Amino acid sequence: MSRASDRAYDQIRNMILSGDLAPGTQLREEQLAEACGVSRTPIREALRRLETGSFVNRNESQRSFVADWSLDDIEEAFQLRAMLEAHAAGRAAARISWDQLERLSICNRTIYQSVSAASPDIPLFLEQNRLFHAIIIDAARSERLATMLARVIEQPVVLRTAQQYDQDNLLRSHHEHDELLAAFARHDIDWAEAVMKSHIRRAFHAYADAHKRGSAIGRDEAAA
Amino acid sequence: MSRASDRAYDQIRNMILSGDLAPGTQLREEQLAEACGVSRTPIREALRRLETGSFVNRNESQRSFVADWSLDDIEEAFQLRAMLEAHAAGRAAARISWDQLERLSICNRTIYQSVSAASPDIPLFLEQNRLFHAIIIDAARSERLATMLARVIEQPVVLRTAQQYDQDNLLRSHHEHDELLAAFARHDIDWAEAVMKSHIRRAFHAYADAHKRGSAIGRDEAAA
DNA sequence: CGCTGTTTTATTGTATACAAATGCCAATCG
DNA sequence: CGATTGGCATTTGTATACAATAAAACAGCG
Repeated sequence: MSRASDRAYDQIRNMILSGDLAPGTQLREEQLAEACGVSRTPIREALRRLETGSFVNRNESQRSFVADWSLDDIEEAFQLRAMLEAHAAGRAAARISWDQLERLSICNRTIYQSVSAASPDIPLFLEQNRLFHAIIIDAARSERLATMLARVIEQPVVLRTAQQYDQDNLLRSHHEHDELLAAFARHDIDWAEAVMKSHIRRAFHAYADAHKRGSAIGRDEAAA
Repeated sequence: MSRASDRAYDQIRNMILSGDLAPGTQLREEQLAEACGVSRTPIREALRRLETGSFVNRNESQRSFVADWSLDDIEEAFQLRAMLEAHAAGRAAARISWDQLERLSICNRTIYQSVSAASPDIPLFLEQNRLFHAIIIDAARSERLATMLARVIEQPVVLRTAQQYDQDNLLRSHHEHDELLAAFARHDIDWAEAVMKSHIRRAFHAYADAHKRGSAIGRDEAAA
């Protein structure tokens, strides 16, 4: 994973996520090549990948731009994610192993530790939360579903989401995960699906609320 | 759309669909370049696109192979498609315009003509069926959903599906489309979702049955 | 024999030069 | 004054040479 195109992908993605490249900005291959210290060839590849991940859009004449996300777009993405990830949770409930259950449990205990302190450890929460969902997707045993979900989850807005959570929301996440664990332990497909759907849905509203607060004071959350 | 990489994409895709390139075959860039009469550069781009469309897989060391689809994979793809397309149908039911309804109606009348004759016009059916679903996805007004569905629908197996239908199944398609029209006309979201889900599900079984028949006589459907 | 480390070969990755296309701006005409 | 077109500048697309890496072949050793 030290190929130039991979590094270019990460760099450009980070520039987009950090706001260095604002939504709507045109991305010129040569300019990016210079910025990343590589030739245009790997840049082109990175751009195509960023495109399939919805970080970048291309117009009809092949020019690339940093994707711009309306609140509607964001809700749509969350809706898709809720649907797909609920489906994954259902499959996982039917297939999950004892070992995977154990790992989920440990993971969620760590999550509790990361968010119950006076000053929550957000990076740790993000990492463990990611791991928690990754274990479920793995347990769902569906290659195709996994790649689709990867695309929805990697999307710019979703990535930043947890940054928006207040402590109340972080604790709720922990609790919902616990409920998921219970559903998995009983191999209750419907229950797992329902909990996951509501879990993602709440995450959306947490995001939307924070987004509105951010807009109200006239700055985007990316600037925080 | 006469760029070399687009032509290469189509050519390779056709070779895969026609069976010229059997599942599991390794795809070497240089060899494909020669076959398509272009350089490796556009071939590489075509390969990446084929990869996101699940026509091609890449192993850990970046070698490309024609994707191989087990019956489980196929069911999985249909399941995803059923979920996503039912969602699209629901959105369409809430948003569809009178004009779009009219177009769907005309489209389905053409479908009836194509399949009710003694010898069904399969190419016409395929084209109009595609159009029918495209109008619905358009009416759902969700860019992201559209691109996801495009990937699921374009997949090798799904593409060949209708070839498997016997006349009974083709007529059922027409009838189910009619029911969808009724649901749309009443803007009944749940009804539209349910009909669409069952429509896709039946298509899967039509495919699976034909597949089993095909296997029973020892040849894959691609050879037909 | 089978293993392991090394050399050879095949294949993919990157840089660069050039070709094609697109957009932009200004000059021209109605 | 506005629309249109011609040509220049910018940007993307393709070919090709070379570099890096992974697979395959092989030799030497236990």
